[in-house]
Amino acid sequence: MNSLNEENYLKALLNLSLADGEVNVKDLSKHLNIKMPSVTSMMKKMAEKGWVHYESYKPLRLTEQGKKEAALIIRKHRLTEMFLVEKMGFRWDEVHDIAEQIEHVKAPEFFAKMDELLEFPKFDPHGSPIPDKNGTLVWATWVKLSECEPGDEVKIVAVTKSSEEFLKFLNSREIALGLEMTIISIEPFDKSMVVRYKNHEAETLSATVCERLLVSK
Amino acid sequence: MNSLNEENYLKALLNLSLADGEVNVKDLSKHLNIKMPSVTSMMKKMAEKGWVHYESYKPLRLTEQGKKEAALIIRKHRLTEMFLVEKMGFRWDEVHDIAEQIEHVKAPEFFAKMDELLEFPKFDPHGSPIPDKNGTLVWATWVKLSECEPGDEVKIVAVTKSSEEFLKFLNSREIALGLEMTIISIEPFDKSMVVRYKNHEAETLSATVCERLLVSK
DNA sequence: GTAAATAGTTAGACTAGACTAACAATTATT
DNA sequence: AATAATTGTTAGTCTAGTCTAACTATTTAC
Repeated sequence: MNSLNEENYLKALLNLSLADGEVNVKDLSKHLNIKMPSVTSMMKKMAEKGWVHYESYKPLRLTEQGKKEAALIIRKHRLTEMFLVEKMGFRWDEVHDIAEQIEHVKAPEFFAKMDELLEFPKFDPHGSPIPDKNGTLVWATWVKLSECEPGDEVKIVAVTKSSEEFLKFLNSREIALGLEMTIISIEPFDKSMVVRYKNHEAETLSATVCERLLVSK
Repeated sequence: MNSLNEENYLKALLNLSLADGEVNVKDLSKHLNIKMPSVTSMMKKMAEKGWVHYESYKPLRLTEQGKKEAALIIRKHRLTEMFLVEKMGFRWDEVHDIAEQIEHVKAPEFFAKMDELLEFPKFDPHGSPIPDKNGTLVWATWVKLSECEPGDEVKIVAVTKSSEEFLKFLNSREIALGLEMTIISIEPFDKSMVVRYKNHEAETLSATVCERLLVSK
């Protein structure tokens, strides 16, 4: 049985390794808001348990087992987010913190029921894929908005690193999943984009924003 | 902020004090499956925090503050049980353990939403009252089935000390909340009751069972 | 009203998981 | 290549909460 604590480490490890490839102690420490020595000692413990490969001074890597465990927690998190939005009427920017807590609930039948009531969703409210029951997680081959060209017509399919503030920003610009937009121009100086969609004739999106929006063409 | 641990102690204290009047260390120890010395030391800690009145060798009593805190946790538990049954399709005998975990979730908006979706229920699926937002808990003036007389026509309104096994037993006898039954006789020897309801012409209920069923006449 | 049984407490050890301070390895900079 | 900056580790401390063993108070039984 893994403790709440270990679960948080696992999840952070998977999230960070998805985003940046490898994970180092510093990042994990920052992400979890736990000092580095504590992280090191937890990594040793988790290495014993077979969740991570740990070697002094080397980057951290999850084992296959660890990846699976982590994905199953992320599955619970994302199913919960979807349930909160679809069945309870929360907005997409409200659900993260609640799901953060519910994801640690141990009752499999609870999540199975959510899954069923939601008719086995493949994505959460932010467009992130929900790992399957075996802990398999596949990202669709979407591209970042920042990688697109002027003239491209794209559809928003997912949001990465979705903090509450970021989602509220998107709300304020009426940007949501499924929205189609046309790229008008890219400012070479700061890589910000001017885009057109719905009744927004020329909205400017910073590079930071464009980095975090995934689209399909 | 109270820890998960403290929350469990609080809840146990309230539950035991409702059932038996006063709470002693032994009972609490048994109920929580924690050895007596650990309970003693936790009681001292909780006394410092102002949740319990603690004096060596005296029975334990919750303070008003403690009662309120405990009732608010029980509120979360019972709202959750109701939600699981009414909105997610679980049976009344399946929900206790799940609710036991969800009750520790910190997000007030989550429980507020449940409350709203359930249209502000007053009772949980076992007929126990749901404390209000201020932590006020009132038991209706129902009587135990065991206190009724032959000839009485009663309606089951609540189940106390509802373990999963007990609820499954009730299911197997088709006994549910709202059921009306007539008391045919009481066996003086073991206080078991013979009752009639629906298509059950003469069902025998042990004293243990009758103790745990609350009815209105 | 004394002895036995039960309930409660104290003392001290243990674990998980955090922290700080000090040191060591690695990487970056000139 | 030498030094500085960054990253990671070790050692040791702390807190919450558990436990066992030994002792004490209270209650029950004769």
